[in-house]
Amino acid sequence: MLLDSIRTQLDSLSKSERKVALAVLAAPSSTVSQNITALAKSAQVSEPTVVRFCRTLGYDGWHEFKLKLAQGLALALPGANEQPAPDDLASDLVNKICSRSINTLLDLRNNLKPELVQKALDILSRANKIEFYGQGSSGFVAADAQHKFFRSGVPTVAYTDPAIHSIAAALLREGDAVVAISQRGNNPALTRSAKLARRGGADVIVLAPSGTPLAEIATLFIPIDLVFAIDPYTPISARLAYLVVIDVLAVGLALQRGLEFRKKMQNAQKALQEFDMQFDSFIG
Amino acid sequence: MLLDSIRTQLDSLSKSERKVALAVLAAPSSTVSQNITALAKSAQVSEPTVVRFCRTLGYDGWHEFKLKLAQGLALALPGANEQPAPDDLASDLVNKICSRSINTLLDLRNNLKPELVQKALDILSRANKIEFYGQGSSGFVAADAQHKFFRSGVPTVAYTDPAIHSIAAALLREGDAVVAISQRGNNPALTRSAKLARRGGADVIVLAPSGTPLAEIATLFIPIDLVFAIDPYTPISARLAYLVVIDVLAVGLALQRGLEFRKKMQNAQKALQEFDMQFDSFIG
DNA sequence: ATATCTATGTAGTAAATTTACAATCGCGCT
DNA sequence: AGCGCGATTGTAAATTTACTACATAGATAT
Repeated sequence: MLLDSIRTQLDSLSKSERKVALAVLAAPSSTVSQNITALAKSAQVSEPTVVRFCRTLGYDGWHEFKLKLAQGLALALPGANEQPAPDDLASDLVNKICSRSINTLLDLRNNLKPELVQKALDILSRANKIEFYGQGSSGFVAADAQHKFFRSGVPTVAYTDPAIHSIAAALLREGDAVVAISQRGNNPALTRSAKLARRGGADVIVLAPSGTPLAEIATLFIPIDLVFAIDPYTPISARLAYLVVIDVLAVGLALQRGLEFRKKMQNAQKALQEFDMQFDSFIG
Repeated sequence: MLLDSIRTQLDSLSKSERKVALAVLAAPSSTVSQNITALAKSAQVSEPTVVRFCRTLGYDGWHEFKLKLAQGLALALPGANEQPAPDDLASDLVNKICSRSINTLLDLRNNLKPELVQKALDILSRANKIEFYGQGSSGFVAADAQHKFFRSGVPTVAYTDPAIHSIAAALLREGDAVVAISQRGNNPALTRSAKLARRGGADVIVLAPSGTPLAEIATLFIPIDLVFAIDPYTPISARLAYLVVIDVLAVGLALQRGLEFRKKMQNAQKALQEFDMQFDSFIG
């Protein structure tokens, strides 16, 4: 992207133009919000020099350069470039948390193996019954999964209570499938339920970090390895990765099951809207 | 993204401003390369009207609007907005859904206004009582919020049932705060509850798309403008944005409330781990 | 050492955006 | 229907911003 191109061209620039380049590289995001005067000042050069700099890089002038920089920045991977104003808590927060979440998903995109997804879809599309198990934070993921699958026309169940899902697991048989979700992968109750499910002949798809007890038990293990938050203030962006994986499975299953389900689902959405309308006149 | 936010706000714009909106929607990419005069001409309005249009949308002026539009377009380009086709392999699924989610968050990072976050934090840190309301998909977000805030040492309540939250809202008084979450922004029951809460003197922070009924009622409105899924098969990546915003608020509040809370939270995490251990020996 | 070519800054110019103000339109009220 | 008021839009001036032309300083080579 643009910043890289500046870096490569650094040597071929004149002294003053290099000053401009360095100023831009030092604070790309504030560059886009500044005008040419401010940049000239922070680079300690004159304004025409900034214009010449833009031309040297191949742009028409400051305007075009700034626009392209803004676009590049919108796509840019975080961390490398920006340095948020340290005294501004809110903007710092927004930046850091968004960036971290984005990184998590970039990481997921690079590491999530499609063939595992395909296998999971195969299992799920064959299954008579699908159950999601998860506790704590992963309980929300399980509940979310149930909701998404339901909306995709696939009725499922989600259990978030250890006592309950161990009972449910004991009742499973061949042809059933469990999706066990754990962000730590070492939840003993969940592990136990997964074992029970397998004993009954059910398939167990595990979403968890590698090398964890749960991973061992799985029929199909989908590793989700992300830096786990050490600092308690770190947002739980890992959960986003799980949600996205669930999304992938829900959409994939819906696509695989074909058109009939698509229709079912549209009807469901329609029903919801109609309900809203009625509710409107009822309450409003 | 920005174009969608324009679309949703079309109704609330004045006649001339709507002309501008339509001109922008008709040719977004040429808009970014034009100046205000050209756009004014192609929309058949005067230049100040264009400026006013930008302001109405919440931007400082033409420059900022143009910049954000350029950024939005940059994000929209890289194929991430295509719908996953039925003949897609798993790898395409993974790619597309991840990419789309990433774009959603990139967009969020670009558009979430830190000053609004700061204001929200101010309100929340002053509040005696914090309640989250959300229905349907947003119900999960509300529940998630309650969970995160709880973990940050801030006890809150989440209501996901329309009948319940309207009762709860009626009981609120000055000094209390509600966070109303809606991905459509037009949920009548939620709107009603928000009104009730305000009537009682409580602050209402709204997370919803711009130009929606809920936005009107808010004490503090935090716009979340993202492509809303028309096709039911589109993954609900918009929800990720809401979750991240909640994350920002939870972490921000925890930071703002200071060290004592930080300790509380560490203790909570510790307690959880210890519980896991006990549970381990108990069940395993 | 000087001429020349390049690099940079100064000052002025042109353009574009924004503000202030005036005219117009539409709506409600008597 | 007529009148007044607020909102909406346009006009024209003001201000900010980017760019150009020119001058000067610095470097390089003869």
